[in-house]
Amino acid sequence: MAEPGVQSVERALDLLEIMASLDGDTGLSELSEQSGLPLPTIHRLMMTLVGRGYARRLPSRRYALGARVMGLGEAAGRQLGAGARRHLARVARELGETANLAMLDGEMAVYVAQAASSHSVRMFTEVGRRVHLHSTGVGKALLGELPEAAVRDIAVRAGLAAATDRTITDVEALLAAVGEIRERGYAVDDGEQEVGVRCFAVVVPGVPVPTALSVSGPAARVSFEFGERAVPVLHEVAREITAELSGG
Amino acid sequence: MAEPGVQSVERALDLLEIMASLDGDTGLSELSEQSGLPLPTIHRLMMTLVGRGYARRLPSRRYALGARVMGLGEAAGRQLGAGARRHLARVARELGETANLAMLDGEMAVYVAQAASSHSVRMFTEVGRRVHLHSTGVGKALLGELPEAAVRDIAVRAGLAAATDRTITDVEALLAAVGEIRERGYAVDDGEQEVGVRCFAVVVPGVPVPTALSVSGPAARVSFEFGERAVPVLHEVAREITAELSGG
DNA sequence: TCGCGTCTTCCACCCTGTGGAATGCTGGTT
DNA sequence: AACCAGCATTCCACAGGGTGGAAGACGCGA
Repeated sequence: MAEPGVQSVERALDLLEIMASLDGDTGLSELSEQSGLPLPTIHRLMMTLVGRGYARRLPSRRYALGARVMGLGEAAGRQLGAGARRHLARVARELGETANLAMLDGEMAVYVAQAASSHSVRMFTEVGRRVHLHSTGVGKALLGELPEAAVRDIAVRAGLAAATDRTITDVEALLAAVGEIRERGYAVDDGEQEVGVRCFAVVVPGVPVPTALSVSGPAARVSFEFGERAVPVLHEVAREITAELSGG
Repeated sequence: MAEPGVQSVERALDLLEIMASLDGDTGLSELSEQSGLPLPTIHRLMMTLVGRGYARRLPSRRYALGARVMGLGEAAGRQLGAGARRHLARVARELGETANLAMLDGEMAVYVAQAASSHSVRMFTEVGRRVHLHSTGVGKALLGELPEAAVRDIAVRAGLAAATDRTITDVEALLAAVGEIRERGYAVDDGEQEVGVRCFAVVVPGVPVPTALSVSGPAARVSFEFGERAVPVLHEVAREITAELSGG
């Protein structure tokens, strides 16, 4: 490891992430406790973030993430999605169901692009949304990219909350499932995140940040026979996306 | 003024903003030129950002915003919605109808917060739901914030699907309506998204991401006389929300 | 009014970030 | 293949910027 890393920048990012994870307003001393930094240091860093619009100072003298973070987030989404969009559109067109691209973000997955199916009655996911790794197709595919120890670690840190009654909630079962996914080359989410929604997902190989591609839709249409047709398409498009993200 | 500001943090934020504004991949020396910083310094800062997932390093050795920025952005969106809630509650209380806050998200609008009316028989929208811009009050208000070319572009890309038989489905008609909205300072959705539902919407001024505030309800209660009472309230609360999102 | 917890300011130390110069790449050209 | 730009990366000595303990101000509840 031995990352060099500019100390004060890392600390500022820590603070932003703490604010994001607490997901509400945060007191100065609460930040201190979470980050292990002394109060004056945090105060100074927060002044900087507030001055730039990355944090807001509420009338209660507590802090929350600022509007500018959203602007950045949106720009990031455009950049990540821009190159991938036409590939997703191809998946959606060829298979007739919604295509998603997600990236590993800490211990969750974040959707970076989506192409809606032709008969999209409703959006199942939204770009920018973060979902758990153990209960989604893209999440499980991403876990297949990580060493077993990392999977265990994430399971402990993030927990294995049951989104539906089919969600995997046991660490050993999760590891077994992930092993199978790795061998087989694709992941299935069979109503584990949302009742009645099935999803097939594959990894986008050879990109610096673990990334996964999926198709999902109502189980009635997204059958296992559908999966047999979908998986090769996903693999092919995943390779194309690899080329796209690498080319610039 | 004379903000102190932690130098290296400010510089790192500069780099993120430059990457966002160039909206594509960026070379190291391009960053140098834009920021006025020497190359080694940028290199070090970028290593830190990449290490943390806030920037990606493409194989071409160029840089783009990373996935983690999106995650933060989404958290910020939730928090901003939370801050706005009490203002929405005030609108709902004073006007007795459901209040919504929506933000521009690509070529659609996404609801980030809602306060239900007292006699809410039913939820008309859900937080997180994405709706078309041409057929909703908030959507048309948001379009008023964009240059005409962008409106045209969205109309082409997203299409002008008819949600009801009152929906605007013609580009020129949409542009005319948007122009009127811009002049008048508020938008009306008169059963264009859902039959029997009327909605008045205004823009929340001076926030980084285009944002709109609305009240909506059954046309029987949400009459045009109601609108005359509602619009000033919306404008006032919109200004309060601006303050809330900006500084507190 | 008082007291306590939280936030803010101060300042001297010194660690951390800085950036000029030198070296190592890469991919385009003859 | 060999060469040569034009970038990117590493190095390192200097010192300016960041740090955090301590002290002071503030706000809130009693």
